[in-house]
Formats: sequence, C-alpha cells, structure tokens
Amino acid sequence: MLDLRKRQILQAVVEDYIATAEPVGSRTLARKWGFGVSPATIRNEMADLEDAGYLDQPHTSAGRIPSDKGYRYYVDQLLEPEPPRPEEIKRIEADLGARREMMQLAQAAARLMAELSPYAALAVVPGLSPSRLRRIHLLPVDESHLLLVLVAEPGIVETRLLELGNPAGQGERERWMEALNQELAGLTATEFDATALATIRGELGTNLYVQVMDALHEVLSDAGEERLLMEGVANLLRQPEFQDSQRLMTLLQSLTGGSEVVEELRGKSRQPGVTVSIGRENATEAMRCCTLVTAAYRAGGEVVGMVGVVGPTRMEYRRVLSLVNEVASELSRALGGA
Amino acid sequence: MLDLRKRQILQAVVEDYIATAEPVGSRTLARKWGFGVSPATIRNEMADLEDAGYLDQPHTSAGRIPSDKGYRYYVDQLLEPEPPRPEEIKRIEADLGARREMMQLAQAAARLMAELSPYAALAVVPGLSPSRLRRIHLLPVDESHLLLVLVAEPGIVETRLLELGNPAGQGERERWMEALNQELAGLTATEFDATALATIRGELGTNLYVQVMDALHEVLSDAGEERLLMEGVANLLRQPEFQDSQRLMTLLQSLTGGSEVVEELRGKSRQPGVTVSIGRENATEAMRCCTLVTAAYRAGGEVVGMVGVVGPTRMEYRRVLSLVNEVASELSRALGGA
DNA sequence: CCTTAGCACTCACTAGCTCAGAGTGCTAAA
DNA sequence: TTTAGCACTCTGAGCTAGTGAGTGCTAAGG
Repeated sequence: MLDLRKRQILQAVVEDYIATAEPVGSRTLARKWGFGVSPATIRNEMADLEDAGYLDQPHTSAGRIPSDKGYRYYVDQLLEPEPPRPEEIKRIEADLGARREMMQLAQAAARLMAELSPYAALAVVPGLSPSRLRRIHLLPVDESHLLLVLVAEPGIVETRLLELGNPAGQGERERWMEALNQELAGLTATEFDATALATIRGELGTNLYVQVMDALHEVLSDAGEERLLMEGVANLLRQPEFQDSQRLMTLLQSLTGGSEVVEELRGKSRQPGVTVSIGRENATEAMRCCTLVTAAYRAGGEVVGMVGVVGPTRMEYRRVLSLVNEVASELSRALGGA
Repeated sequence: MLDLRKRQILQAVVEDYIATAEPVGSRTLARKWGFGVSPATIRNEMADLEDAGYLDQPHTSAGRIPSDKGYRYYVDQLLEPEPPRPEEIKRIEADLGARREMMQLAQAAARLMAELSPYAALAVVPGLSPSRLRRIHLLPVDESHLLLVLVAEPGIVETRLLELGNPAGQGERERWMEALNQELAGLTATEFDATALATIRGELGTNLYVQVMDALHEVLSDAGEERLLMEGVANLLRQPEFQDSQRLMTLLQSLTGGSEVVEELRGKSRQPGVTVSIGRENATEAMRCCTLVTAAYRAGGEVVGMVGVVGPTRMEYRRVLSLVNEVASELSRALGGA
C-alpha cells in the first residue's frame, strides 16, 4: 500500500504524462503541482515508486513515465469517476435513440465513440449461430426476386436477396414460409441449419425450397460468427505513440485479422461494468502497447456483445471510462436489455 | 508526340519507380533495361522528357521520377491492359456471386479490392432519395416490435425496427401496409416523403401510422444520401509515401468527412469504363498526392454507384486498372445491371 | 547529326563530434 | 526526514566532413 504522498505523486505523474506525452521530471512536478516539498524529496519518492514498479525511466537522465502497473494502480485506486457531461449524454441518446436493428446500433455506437474520443473505437456484434430464430419472411421484391428476412432472438435482422428461376406465386410463397416457420420454432440458428435440411426436404423438395435453404445456409456462414466493427482509426494517427507507422500497422492488422482479438474480447464481455486492459495485460501481441477499455451491452437481458475504445496506454482514462460506460448503457437501453 | 525511344524510356522510368519507389537514374535504366545506348544518351532523353514535363527531379543530383503528366501519358498511351488472372476472377466471382442486397455487395466489393491490391478501396452506395420505392413491408418481430422493410428500385433494401406502444393486430398491420403501398406506387423516396404525410394522414391518423411515417422519414434522412464505404486503410501504411502520418491523416479525414469526395466521385461516375485521376487532377486538396482509380457499376441498366482504389500516384496502374474493372463488372452483373 | 566517354559539379545522406539542457542520484547539512 | 548542492548521465540539436549517386556539359568519334 502506498502512502498518501506517493499516491499523490503517482497520480500527478500519470496525469501530467497523459496530458503532455513527455516524461515527467521532479522539478516540473514541484512547479506544476506544488506539493509543498522540494524537487529532491519528490525525486526520492519517485525513485521508490520506480523500485516498486509503478514508474519507468526511459533513460537515466529523463523524467519518469508510468508503467503498466502504474496505470493499473491509477485506474483502480486513484481515478475518481468523471461527472457526466450533459451535452455528451444528449448526443449519445440522440444517436442511439433511433430504433434500429442491432448491427446499425452497434455501428452508430462505434462511430460515436470514435468521434467523442481521440482514439479508435470497437464494437463486437453477436453472430447468428447461437441465437434463437424467431421468424423467417419471404418478401416479394420483383418478378424474379425474393427478399429473405431472418429475425433472430436478441433483435438481430439479416436479409438476403434470392433470385428465382421461375416466379413463385403468392400462395406457394406463403406455404413455404409457413413450413419454414413451423420448423424453426425455438431452434438456434445452428440447430436449424443442421436439422432443417433433413426434415423439410422430404415435404417440399422443390426448386425454391433448395434456394431458400441455400440462402439460409449462406446467411449463417456469413453472419453466424461475431463481427468486429472498427471506427476512428484516423484518430490514432494523431497520437505520438503511433507516429511510427509500423506499430499502427501491426495493430490494425491484428484488429482486422479478427478472430484472435474477438476471442479475447469475448472473455471480457462476461464481466459487468467497464473493463480496462492495460498494455501487457492484453494477450494479443500487437495490443501490448495499447490500452483497451470495454463494456458489455445487453439485449433482452442477455450480454450479447461489447463496445470499447483502443488507444495508447497513455490514455485519458477518466474521459474514456465514462464514455464507454455511457455508450454501453445507452446501447443496452436501445436494445431493450438494460 | 514522343518518339519511340522517349516512350520506351518514360515507360521504363515509370515502371521502375513504381517497383522501387526510388528516383531512377540513367545508369540504372541502362543496366536494367539495356536499350543498347549509353547512360549519357539516356540522360539526354531524360532531360528532354523533363523539359516536356513528363519527369520531375527531386533535386539536382537525384534520378528522375514521373510527374503527374508522366503518369497520365503512361496510363493513356503506354499501358497495355493486364491479362486477366484466372484465380483472381474466380475469387471475385465467388465473393460477389452470393445474392445479397446492394449495400452488402458494395461492402464485399470494397473488401475484395482492399485485399487484392496494396491500396485502400472505396465504394459509393446509392442513397434512397432519388430511387423509386417498390414496396414497404411491416413484419411482426415480437409483441412490441415491427420491422419496417423498405424495398426500392435498384435493389436497395433498408430496414428499421419500430417499437409499438400497444401491439397492433394482424389485420390492422395489413391494412396499413396496403394503404402505404397504394400511396407509394411509382414515387421516388423524396416525393413520397413529401407527399405521403399530407394524403394518408387524413385516412389513418392513428398512433401506429405516425410511428411508421416517422420511421420512414428517418430512414430517408439516414439512408437518403449516397454513402462512402472505405476498406484497407492499413494497406496505405505500408506505402512509403504515407510513412509521414500527417499526410495519411489529412487524406483519411477528407475521405471520412465524406461529402466533398463523394461529390467529386459522382461527377466521374457517369463516364463509362475505368477512370483514372492522377495527383493534381483531383479536385480535393488532400487527394493531390494520390491517384484514384474508379469505375461505375450498374443496377437495372442504370449507373448507381462506383467502386475504386486510392493509393499514391506511384501506383501499380496495370494491376489496379484491371482489378477495378473486373470488380465493377462483376458487381454490375451481380446487381443485374451489366 | 547523333552518340558517347570523360569530367567537374551538385546535393542528399551519414557518421562523428561537440555542446547545452534536463534530469538524476548521492552526500552532507539543517 | 527534508533539502541544498553538486557531479554525473544521457538525449537531442547543430555542425562538419566525407561519400556516392547522379547530373550537365564538352569534345571526340561514328
């Protein structure tokens, strides 16, 4: 446990470094924060903090920067939550208020976070596979096309166009719809995909039937997996730690590459509230120099996905924690799952 | 008109510079391409090409690099089209073959181009406003939600969730749908938006009606405008001309900013075939250091949008021209508008 | 008249050097 | 325990000289 003055100094170093991106020296600290002690005293304290692993020194004659452990302590012990900003809340409610399907809302949430923070924003959207199917619609589009609309449990909507060889009549279409909907009652998408082929084929082994089943199968493989949305990559270019384009590239690659990161995010998503992963705490190699702030969102009472912000470990934790928290809450509310 | 040897030398400079990103000297040229003349002769020719504006010299004692005019000449006069690569065509057909709505297809097209080229890819997706509405569906989702599905002329599908205060019955829903569809017959989205309010309100001034109209109005303002999709930004980080993160940032900003660029693209989209805008030929300030290769795609016989690739002026024109061309054709085919 | 060898010249880039400045750790005194 | 003083360390900026790639020009040769 750190004593009061050490905590104050650690906090000062973290906040100064977050603001300036420059290593913080004892003199600067004494001047800006005036603890009522001399730089020499602060130096001693900083040396102790370094020994304890909370601070790093890039080189002998530079100031100190917070280590991952230092940021961790700051986030867990020193950070008092930011009071909500009315205009920000208003903006979030406006953007996520419009009733849209999950995909659209998640996209809007990511855009929002990218706009309201100087970092990149992520959103994980649930895949179709584990969700219960609610209803399949086959809508006429024109003589030769049907629109397949798949509505699944936590408000997921997927659509697909079908091209028909020979036009199907009204009655025929409705018969198929009926049959399909009978079949899918209460099944998850994966179950349906596995069983439906066998059961329905006997009854309605027609041309259209095959096409619909193919389309369903396609939708499941396209939209079955969770998807990772990303926004505001340009923000990161502004951060001094990403001036080295190499680093940004590896980060982007592992984020667009997808599965590894999504896997990591999935683990977090079970935890309630906002989660912070700082630097080396991240499993993914390319994320070791970054901090990831995430929060799960719910739909229909269930955690279905998460939103988050990625930036350098030198991140404005106060702002970002409250932002991610608000966006996730509002998103949950919009999805009826708060 | 340039004589044969000048053209050969210009071509050699362009292709060498594209490959190496280093200014090309007379000696290198003589060694690699062996024109059967000495470096001194090549120097004379290059000096002429520079006087004529086809080449630039970064500084006195460096080799030459192509100017925008040089690239233009290369593209217009020297470039013989790349023979199609069977495996690439196959990949494009596979990815764009699956029958999906326009938005999904355009997204897939952009992903494809970002993956098959080392540059960033764009796609402009048509907005709803100018397109004729075909049909509105109101689908039951659960007790308190309806899904509004709007199908418009060139295969555009937009969806929106509606939350209902008090659940609507089957018959009621169908009556509204009928009334709406009566009304929209043959109107464009904008016309409908303007007129429908007045005409229908009298007949069916109910609670649900207002919600549906609001949702329609919202869809039109969200999806009314053309949208710009972007993929493969990370690719650009690999290009030496974007090592300076400042330049990439301004480019990204003007691309995500949107309207200015979309405006410029719209102008091009009328032209048939593949269009190339090199460096200063671009109206947008941030694009002055880039080349943009675009091609329009069609749906239902009409040009509705365009796909393209953005990269440094030092671009692999041969590859990219054929890629963009193929993707646009295949996209048109998939949309039934070839 | 075109081509080419030779040569002087230019200019970016690199390595090595010094110097100033910021910051440290240590010691000794208050 | 705090602090003033001091020697020390290390980065980064600025300077210089040297290297090398490439040029333009000139004059000789086909």
